[in-house]
Amino acid sequence: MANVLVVDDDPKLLNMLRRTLLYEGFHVFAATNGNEALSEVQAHRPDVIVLDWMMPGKDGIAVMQHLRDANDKALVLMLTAKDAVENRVEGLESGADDYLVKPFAPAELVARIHALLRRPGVELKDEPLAYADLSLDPVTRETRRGERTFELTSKEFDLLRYLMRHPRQVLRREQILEEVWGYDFGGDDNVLEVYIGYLRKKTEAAGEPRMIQTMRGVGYVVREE
Amino acid sequence: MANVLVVDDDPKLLNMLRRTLLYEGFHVFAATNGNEALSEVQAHRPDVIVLDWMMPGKDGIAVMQHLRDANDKALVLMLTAKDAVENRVEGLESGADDYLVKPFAPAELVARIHALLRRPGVELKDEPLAYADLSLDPVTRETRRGERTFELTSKEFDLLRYLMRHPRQVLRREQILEEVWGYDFGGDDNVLEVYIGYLRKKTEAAGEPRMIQTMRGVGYVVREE
DNA sequence: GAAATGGTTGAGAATTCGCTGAGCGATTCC
DNA sequence: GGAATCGCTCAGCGAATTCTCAACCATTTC
Repeated sequence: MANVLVVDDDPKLLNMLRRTLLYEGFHVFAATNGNEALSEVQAHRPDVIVLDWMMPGKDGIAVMQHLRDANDKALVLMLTAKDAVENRVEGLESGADDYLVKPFAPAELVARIHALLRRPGVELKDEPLAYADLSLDPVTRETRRGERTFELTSKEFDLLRYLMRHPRQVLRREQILEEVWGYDFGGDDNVLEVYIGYLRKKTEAAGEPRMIQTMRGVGYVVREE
Repeated sequence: MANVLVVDDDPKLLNMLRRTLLYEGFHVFAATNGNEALSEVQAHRPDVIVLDWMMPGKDGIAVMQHLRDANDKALVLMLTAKDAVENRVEGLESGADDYLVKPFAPAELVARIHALLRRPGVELKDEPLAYADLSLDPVTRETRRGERTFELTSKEFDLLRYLMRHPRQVLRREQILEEVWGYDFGGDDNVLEVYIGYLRKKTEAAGEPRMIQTMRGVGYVVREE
């Protein structure tokens, strides 16, 4: 299911939207301001961004322009308090894909998101991933190191896919746990380490150099050394 | 494999596209202008039409409108030289299913075509399906493994047909249930497993190697191992 | 250089997942 | 009407997977 990022400075509304979308089966992330939004985009690569127009600091337009400059393909659904035509025009010109005027019914939002995802050309992100001689195809679930293919279990696959979606980017432990395991509690749990171990064993089975590097005290990265 | 018609007035580009798509295993037809395109459509009933926007005489839009008037269900992928927003909008409104801006990488075109074909509701014409020594003819309902033919019940047939329409592609359990049984609830139901069992029994009755592989925690694939 | 912190590893327990055989009701065929 | 076929449910087994735990390294801090 699609990843959706919701951005609004009103925590109440934000929480309501989050729950609605979660209930609909989306993978939901949230942010309360523009900068937070951009870092969430970095971290989770959402397919759809529900973006409030008016926010203190970096507003919706600014966030969107930033995204378009970075050539991010996420679909943007703008939320605006007033129905002013000039806003609408300005918004669409700056690259929003759809519009919703507050107040709106949650069901309306859900319908609009589904409509966006149904648009031609919209593909949930499952393109083959590759970095150096490591590659992974989400469609066939084939994983290979150079010429050698290897098998992964489902958790291992999810983890490697997440890592490879962000090559050369250091991912924090909590970030990975949140994304792959869906939780985040600070418990003394070492599942992640164990699974990194599994992946290394399989990706280096023929004596290849290490691709999953440890960033002590922080997390892990996929990177050639 | 799908029939693809490529239409472009530049013979060089046309030839390049033809080869790329042939190499990908598509059945390819070509036309250099609008009228030729329409007669190719008549002759070969393509599943996908790659259509240049700008052509002397009958241009892409005209061809497409003609098709839509004739209620042709072919998927149309428009090629356009400029990224102009108004073009994009006009094109989508007149019924194109996807867009590609020139210049593009051949791999991009291939990916887009695959994406179109993967859309829900898109069904290739009833061509015989084959993968390795497994084959299935939707018209005669004949199924065979090498020289040996075998019988399937109607549900079994539907399931195998669906699997074989997406060879090497891992299909998730829910996807299969949705497509073949028409439902999707998360109930603890094991019809699918049972039917996979039936299919395996029949496709491997003479001791042939397994063709329907289990992807634990995900679903199934038709693939040689 | 000892202690503390953080990461790696192996063993195995707990859990989940998929496969199979038995069987039940509905429909079709004889 | 009885037999065969079909689509399906269910329970139990076995195996793959996920996770926990504890011992063991490695690096940093004091």
